[in-house]
Amino acid sequence: MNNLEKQSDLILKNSGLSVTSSRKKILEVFLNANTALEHQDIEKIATQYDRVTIYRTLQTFLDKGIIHPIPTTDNSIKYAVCSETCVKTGHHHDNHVHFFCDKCGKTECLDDVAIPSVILPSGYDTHEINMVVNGTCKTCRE
Amino acid sequence: MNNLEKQSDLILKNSGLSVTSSRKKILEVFLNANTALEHQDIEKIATQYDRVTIYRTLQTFLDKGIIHPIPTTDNSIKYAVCSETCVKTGHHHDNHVHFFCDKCGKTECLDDVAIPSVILPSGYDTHEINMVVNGTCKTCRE
DNA sequence: AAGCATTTTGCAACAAAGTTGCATTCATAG
DNA sequence: CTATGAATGCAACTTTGTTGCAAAATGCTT
Repeated sequence: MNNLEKQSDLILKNSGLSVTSSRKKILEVFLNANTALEHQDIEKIATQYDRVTIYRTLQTFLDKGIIHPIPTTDNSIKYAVCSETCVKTGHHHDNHVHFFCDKCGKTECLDDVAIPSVILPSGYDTHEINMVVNGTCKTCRE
Repeated sequence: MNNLEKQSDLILKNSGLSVTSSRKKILEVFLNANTALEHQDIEKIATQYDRVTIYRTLQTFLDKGIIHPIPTTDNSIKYAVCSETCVKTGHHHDNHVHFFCDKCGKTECLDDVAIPSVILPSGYDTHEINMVVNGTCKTCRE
């Protein structure tokens, strides 16, 4: 087992999931990607698995907090692996900004950029904040 | 013509669109709603119009800047009418925070809450920022 | 207000995306 | 190594979104 395999194995076990080849493969795809992925992307990469399996695996990963969804304005949901602390502790700390590049279409987590706090009108109760920045990414500008 | 009809009529004309009954009806639905709507919602309210017409009308409104999309993490796109200044000037000033209520499921524009600026790592170029807050809305807490 | 050019609509057919039930296969605890 | 419960793949289906084209409506011109 290489490092990637070990890592995905560990994450699955820590989340109380049985280690199956589809789960390992899909998780490795996420760990290996430097960008958020949607169902379609996974389907293209992990061609050996059934569409339905991919839907169910993504749902399982979401439930266990292994991946988090990133809001989009196209008809899709993008997912990215949660940061290590997040998976380790079992709590979500996805308080970072997401960046969508208009040129290459990739979505990345800016783990180092915290979402600024915002003051809502009285009566509103905040549970979670999502912030997505559109623009040109580092790679596309270079 | 009541006020709502006059208003939608005006917006369509100002946007250079011909005034058809479907466009008027759909725009009135938006103007009348206190919440962001997705395709499905419109379909349920404006039952007299064809699915395809609704898809095309929403696209037209988007192109003309009459409505703006709000990112979601479910498989949908929600839309809301742009603020008056926005429609009048023909430029987008949708720099406000969106609020999604976990209880009632409604999404509203917090027109008075500006999106705070955020500093990205060097190399990133910002075009647009979206901020969606999840929680409990005023009405649901009262 | 009537005719005409152009745009918009509705229908039909299709393509893509997502869901469900069930039989088979697989993972792992004992 | 085996038994048990969980996960997968398949088939059938529902929902969502798209495209081409004929019919209808809009608004411009006279």
